[in-house]
Amino acid sequence: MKPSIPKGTRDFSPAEMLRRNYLFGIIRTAFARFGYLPLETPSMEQLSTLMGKYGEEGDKLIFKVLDSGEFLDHADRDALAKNDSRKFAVSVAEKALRYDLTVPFARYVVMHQHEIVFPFRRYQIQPVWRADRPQKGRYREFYQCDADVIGSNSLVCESELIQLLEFVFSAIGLKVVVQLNNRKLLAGLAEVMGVPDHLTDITVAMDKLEKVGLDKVREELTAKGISAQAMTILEPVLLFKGVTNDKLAMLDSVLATSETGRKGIEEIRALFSMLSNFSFTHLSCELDLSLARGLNYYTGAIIEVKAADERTSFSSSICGGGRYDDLTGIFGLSGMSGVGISFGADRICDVMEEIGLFPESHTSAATVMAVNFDGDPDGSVAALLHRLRMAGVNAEAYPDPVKLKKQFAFADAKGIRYVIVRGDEERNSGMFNLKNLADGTQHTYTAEELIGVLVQKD
RNA sequence: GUGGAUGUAGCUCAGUUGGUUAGAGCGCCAGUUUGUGGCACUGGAGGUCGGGGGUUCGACCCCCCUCAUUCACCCCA
Repeated sequence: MKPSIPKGTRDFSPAEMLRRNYLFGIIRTAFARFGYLPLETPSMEQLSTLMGKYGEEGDKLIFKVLDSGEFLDHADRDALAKNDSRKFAVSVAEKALRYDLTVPFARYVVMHQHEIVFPFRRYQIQPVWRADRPQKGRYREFYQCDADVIGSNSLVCESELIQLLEFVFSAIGLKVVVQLNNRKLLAGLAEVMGVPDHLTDITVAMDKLEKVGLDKVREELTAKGISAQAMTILEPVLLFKGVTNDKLAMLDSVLATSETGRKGIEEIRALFSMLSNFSFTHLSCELDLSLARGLNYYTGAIIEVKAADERTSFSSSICGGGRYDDLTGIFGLSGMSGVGISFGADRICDVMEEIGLFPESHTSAATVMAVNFDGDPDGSVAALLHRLRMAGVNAEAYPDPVKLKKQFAFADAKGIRYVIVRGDEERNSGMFNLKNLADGTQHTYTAEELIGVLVQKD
């Protein structure tokens, strides 16, 4: 048979893993620097934990795990007969692969509420799975790197998340645009339009404005039952051009009669005011009123990050996040507001790969390789390698006594920087030959000298 | 779920209106060099042309089906 892997999944070669680990290391360091603690949850959750948290589309994209054993015994044959695949699936799958890290985190917080010290900051770096159709920058298995703080309403949390973004993206060397918005603004807008129930319809339509244009958006909203009168309130907001302060001033008057809307304005103003205290080198923050985000648990701040480098062809978001006031409520713990950000590691890797942001030094494994000249009859080469490793130098031995040409080519192909050769000549003089593959120079050293040289270089 | 594109050597791709034995670059193996990689030169291995069916004297090429990959929409990291 021809081997293959499931659509949208990938193998990562050693060269790719070295680069990925470089990125994960930066993100992990950043999380720790801001006081977040590590957490892991199972790959599988109860299907009921996940269903209904991500909107209608989200439910369809959850990978269900078929029950073990005689699942036909409890299968919903009625649903099967009626071609109700959703209902049937639920009857034979009680588990599912996690769709994101935020909902499992909320579940964890509720289950462990009595042992957690609040406000609780946790970070989590694990794969998630979505049954989407793969395309550029979209995979069915991908890593999210989440940092969330739960148990505080303070906008300090939002502010620190933005600082965290600067920490990571300046370390990587990638300039980004941080788009900010607030669900309360959108909710207030729906309120003054007199259609508070159509919040989702409005936000989805707003999100499309750039892509499809005003006419299509108008068409779509009309189809959803939004009156022409309501549209006259929405359109000036949609089409407004100006800097953040101008937008806020405009909203002051539009949302004057909505308490929620005024609260949203206040929060955004406060956040931008806090951010003005920092000088960011790789971030530019802007208020984007069309930013809605599909996940329906967000209630306050909404954050989205896009690469702002002309060399990249990626226009989709590489980070996303926001505040959720009551995600734990459905699991029985209310009044627990949280806010978090998620780094899309795979997309960030794709961008870094595209514009060459991975440093060269992260492309090889061992620093030094010992050539197998004649089987190392006195064991002196093996002994030297052992001492090198104990001294902290990454070292490997070529296992077979094949031609030197082949062994050198091997070391070169692997990106190993130094090669040790010990044949009769060296053994007779009690020395080791060390060759630098980068510049072609070589010297003979005693074991002590050689260890000293490599420890310094490493 | 909807629409488009592409499947030829390990990889990236040529392949004339349908015509003899399907090519190139890179990579791989061997040699030039029996104690030294990169560079150069010489030689070599490697292909059910995604799979199945059809049209034809003859199909990599045309038609149908199928599978796979990929891009866009929807949505999202």
